[in-house]
Amino acid sequence: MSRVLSKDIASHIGKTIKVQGWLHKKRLLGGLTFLNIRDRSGLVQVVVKDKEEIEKLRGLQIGTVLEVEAKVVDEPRAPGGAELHDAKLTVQVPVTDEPPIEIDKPLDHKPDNLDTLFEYRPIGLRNIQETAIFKVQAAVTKALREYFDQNDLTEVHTPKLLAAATEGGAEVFKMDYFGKEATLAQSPQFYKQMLVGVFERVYEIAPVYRAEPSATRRHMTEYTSVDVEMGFIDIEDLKQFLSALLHHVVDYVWQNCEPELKLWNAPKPELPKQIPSISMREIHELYSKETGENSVDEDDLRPDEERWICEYTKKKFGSEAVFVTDWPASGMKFYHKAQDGKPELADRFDLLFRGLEITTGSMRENRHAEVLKQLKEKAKGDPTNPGFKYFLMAMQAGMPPHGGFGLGLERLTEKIIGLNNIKEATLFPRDINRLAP
RNA sequence: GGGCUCGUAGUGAAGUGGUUAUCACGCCUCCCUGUCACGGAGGAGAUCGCCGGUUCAAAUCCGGUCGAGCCCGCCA
Repeated sequence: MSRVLSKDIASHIGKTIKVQGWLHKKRLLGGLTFLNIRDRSGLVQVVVKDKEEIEKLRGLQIGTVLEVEAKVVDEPRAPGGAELHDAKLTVQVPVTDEPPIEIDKPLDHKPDNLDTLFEYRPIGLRNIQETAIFKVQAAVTKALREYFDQNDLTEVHTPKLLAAATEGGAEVFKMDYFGKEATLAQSPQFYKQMLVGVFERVYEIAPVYRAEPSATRRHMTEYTSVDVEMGFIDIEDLKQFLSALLHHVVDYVWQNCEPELKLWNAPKPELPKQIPSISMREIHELYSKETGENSVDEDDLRPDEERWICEYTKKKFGSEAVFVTDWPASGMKFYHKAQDGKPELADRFDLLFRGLEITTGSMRENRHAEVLKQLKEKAKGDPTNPGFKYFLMAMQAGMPPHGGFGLGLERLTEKIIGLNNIKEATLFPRDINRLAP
C-alpha cells in the first residue's frame, strides 16, 4: 500500500489508505480519540475507537513517528472535510520525552522569550506556526529566482573564503587558513561585479558574514544576502527592477502561502506600481519638522526615521516601501559612482520596507582609472593586494556601466509576515552570543 | 562599545520583607462518543540564575557575578 499525504486524503474517500507522519496532538474523549498526524503536507485527523489501538500510544509523546492504515471517510465535521476511521496504528519510532516547548499552540515571540525559542529550535520549528515562517521564506526565494530567470539573470556561486582585503565598511571575521590569514565574505560585491563582464546580469542567494558587534533586532553575524548585479543599466532601471521584483514576490507569496500568512494575520503590503523615491535631505527635513528633532545635517537615516518615513509614505502615497535617494558622497564606498554632474552625491539608494532597510543599491564606478583612483584615495587600498587585484583586472578588461543591489532575505521575510526581530525569520540564527544550534 | 531593563516548576506568567511560593499550558492517573487551544476530578514537578551582604526573617532590599532582551552607536 503506497503512502498518501494528508493533503490528498479527500480524493481517496471510501478507500483504505496508509499515512505516515508524526503524532502532533491527541485528544482522548473516552470512547473515541482524535489524533492529529503531521506530515510534510499538513495535518490529518484520525478517529480511533478501538481501545487496543489507543493503548499503543500510552506513554508516548508528541513527535512519535507513526504509520496509520485506515479508511477515509467523508466527514464535514473534520478539518478538511475528511478523516480516517478504523485505524491500525504502527509505532515506527516511539518518543517518550515530552517536548520542552509546545508544538501544537502558537509559541511566545516576546523579546524576553526569544532565547528559549532558539534554544529549543530543532523541536520548536515543528510548530505549525513556526514552520509557516520558513515556508513563506522558501516561497520568497522561489519568487526571486523566478523573477531573475524571467529577466535573464544567471545564478552564480562565489567564494565565501577570501584573502584579507575586502570592500571596507563592515567588520570581517578573520581566520587561520593553513598559516595565512583568510576572511569570511561580508558580501559577494567584487565577484558579482567581475561576473558582469562575463554574464552581464547575475544574481546570488548565499550567506554573508558580518563581524559587527551589533546587538539589535535587525542584525545577525550571518545572514542570507540576495545579490544582483547588471550591466548596461542606470539607477532608474535598477529602481524599476526592484519595484517589479518586490511586487512579484508579494504577489507570488500571497497567491501560494495563504494558510501560512493567515496564521500570522499578515496583511498584504500596500505598494503602488512604482515605489516612490524621496531624497535623504527631504526625509531629514520632513522628520525634523514633524518630530522637533534635528537630523538635517546627518548623512544617514536614524532607525526611528526609517520607521517614520514608511508611515509617512503609506499615508501620503499608499506605499509601505520607499526609495531613499541622493546619499552624500562622503559615505561612498570606493567602488560606488557619484552622480553625473553632482559629485557631492552618490548614485545610490536604499529601499525601506515597513520601517526597515531591506536593500542598498548603487551604480558602480566602471572606469578603471577612476575606480583605481578611488581605491587609493578613498579606501587607502593597495591595488596589488589579492583582495583588490582581480577585481581591478576585471575593471580594466572592459566593464560597461553597471550597478546592483543587496537585499536581506530574512529582513524581507520578517516584514512580509510582520515579525519584530530578524532572528524570528531565521531557522538557526547567529548573533554576537549565539553560535548554536 | 555606551545606556536601560529582565532572570520564579519543562513552557509562559503572578508574587515589593513574614504564605505550605500562586496560576495557566504541558506531563501522570481516572472519567468522558465529535474534539479541533475539548471538558471534568485528582497528582507529580521550583535548592525563586549564582555568590556574598543587610535583617529576628530575603524570591522580595543592597553589592558583585553570570545569562538574556531592548535602544543607541557601528552596520545591511
